[in-house]
Amino acid sequence: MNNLSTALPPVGRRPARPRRVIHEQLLEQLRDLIVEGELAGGARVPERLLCERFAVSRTPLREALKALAAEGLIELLPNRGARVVRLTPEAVAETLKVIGALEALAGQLACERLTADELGEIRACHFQMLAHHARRDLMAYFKANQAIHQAIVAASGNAVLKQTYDNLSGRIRRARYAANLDQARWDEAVAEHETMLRALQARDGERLAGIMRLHLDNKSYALSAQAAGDSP
Amino acid sequence: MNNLSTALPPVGRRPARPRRVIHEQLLEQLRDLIVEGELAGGARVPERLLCERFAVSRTPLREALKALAAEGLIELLPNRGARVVRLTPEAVAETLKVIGALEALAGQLACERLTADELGEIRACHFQMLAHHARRDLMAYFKANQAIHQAIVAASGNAVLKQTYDNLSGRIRRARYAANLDQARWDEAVAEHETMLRALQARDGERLAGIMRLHLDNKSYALSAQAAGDSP
DNA sequence: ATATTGACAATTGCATGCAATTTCATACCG
DNA sequence: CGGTATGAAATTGCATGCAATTGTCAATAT
Repeated sequence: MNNLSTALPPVGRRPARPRRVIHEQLLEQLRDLIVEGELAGGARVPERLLCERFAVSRTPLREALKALAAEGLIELLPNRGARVVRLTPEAVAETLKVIGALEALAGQLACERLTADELGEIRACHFQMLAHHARRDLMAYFKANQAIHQAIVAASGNAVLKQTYDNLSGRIRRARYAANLDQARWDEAVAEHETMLRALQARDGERLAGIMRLHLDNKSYALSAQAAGDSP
Repeated sequence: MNNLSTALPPVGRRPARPRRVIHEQLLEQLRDLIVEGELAGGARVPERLLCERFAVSRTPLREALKALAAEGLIELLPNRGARVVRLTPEAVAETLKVIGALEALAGQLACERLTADELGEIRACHFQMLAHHARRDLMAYFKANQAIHQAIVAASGNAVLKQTYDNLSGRIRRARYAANLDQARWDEAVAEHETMLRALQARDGERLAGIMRLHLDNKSYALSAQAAGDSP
């Protein structure tokens, strides 16, 4: 049907990431579809339709689906297709608990290994986040916020920790995507970030770990309170 | 070539888990191959060979491979096949750090939610483990030990935690598989388990969390010390 | 009117075939 | 003799086709 994929590369050679492997591209695109909510929780994942949409055959699509299932984003029902895992408030709370433990560990490790450059980058993100908070730019705030947490995890120097964190973080990102913060909680979160940065600068791992756990617990509480008001 | 798969089911109906989906069976079998060391770390994963061995075509095998890659057991090199992820001492140490944090959280949660039945089961496993330790039956000890840790994680009541724990645990199981404990470390580990059980019975979550972190840190240290003597 | 059965349509699971890339060996050149 | 080009064989990636299962709906029976 289509072998025009070979029509793309001859333009310019990119030795770094050719990314010509279709099932990997599909993996990312499908992830986006789920995170952005186009494939909502509980929705079926129709192979045929997605094949037509992305103009690929079922083989690479099915391979991407298996990977998504292993990541926990979808579930495979034998002979009955795939469904996007429904993000219940309980599942989100459970995930945030685990993420809290991971971030606590990350904070502790980061305090031991943090370089000046890494700290500087985190400080930069922090103040950028403060700016977005001052302007009430929620989306930009989210991005800066996420960047800080990811930077701390990365600064832990533990690749397994980072991978696990990214996976769990990705699972609930779609919930956070649609989450509108309460103004009071927003201010509180920013205050918590202030104490986080202080603990990090003081290299106080124990304290930072405690703060991050608390920070995540509070986020979980705020989310569940919001969920209670959503669809009763 | 082969459509004898349809010759198996008509005997008896098992409504629970027919498990007739080949790519899932393959997933388990390939996991076993890796854990048991037949596919050692760094080894290539030849599609054709495995297809012949399991008498299936490449399609379901490749699907299983994608899932294994998402689980972190193998890595996919575009156009160059798959390799079993090499378990360096550093990677094991990193994984144990994360597992330690997860078990600490599990212990804390378990202390809050533990039922009498669950505690009883853990106690039973504990004493069984003591028996195996007394008889110096390393393999049986490992199994009882693993059962205790899994039971504590399960008692946390956090499905995400359990899934994450199982994944990471599975990645390094093959390392533990070949690990021969030092006698002194073995005795020490058993002593740590005594304190774990006491903390669990006292519902002292903070204390249990600390013990489990320490327990894993010690295991990590023992493993790295052994690895240093392995292949210089 | 509801429940059961039957057939048909749609979807899933797997095997196979072909194009493209990599790999290995051999020959060639410096 | 070391390094590089060149070809074929092997391997990977993807598309397609077919068997099998599931879902749907209408006809019949209760």
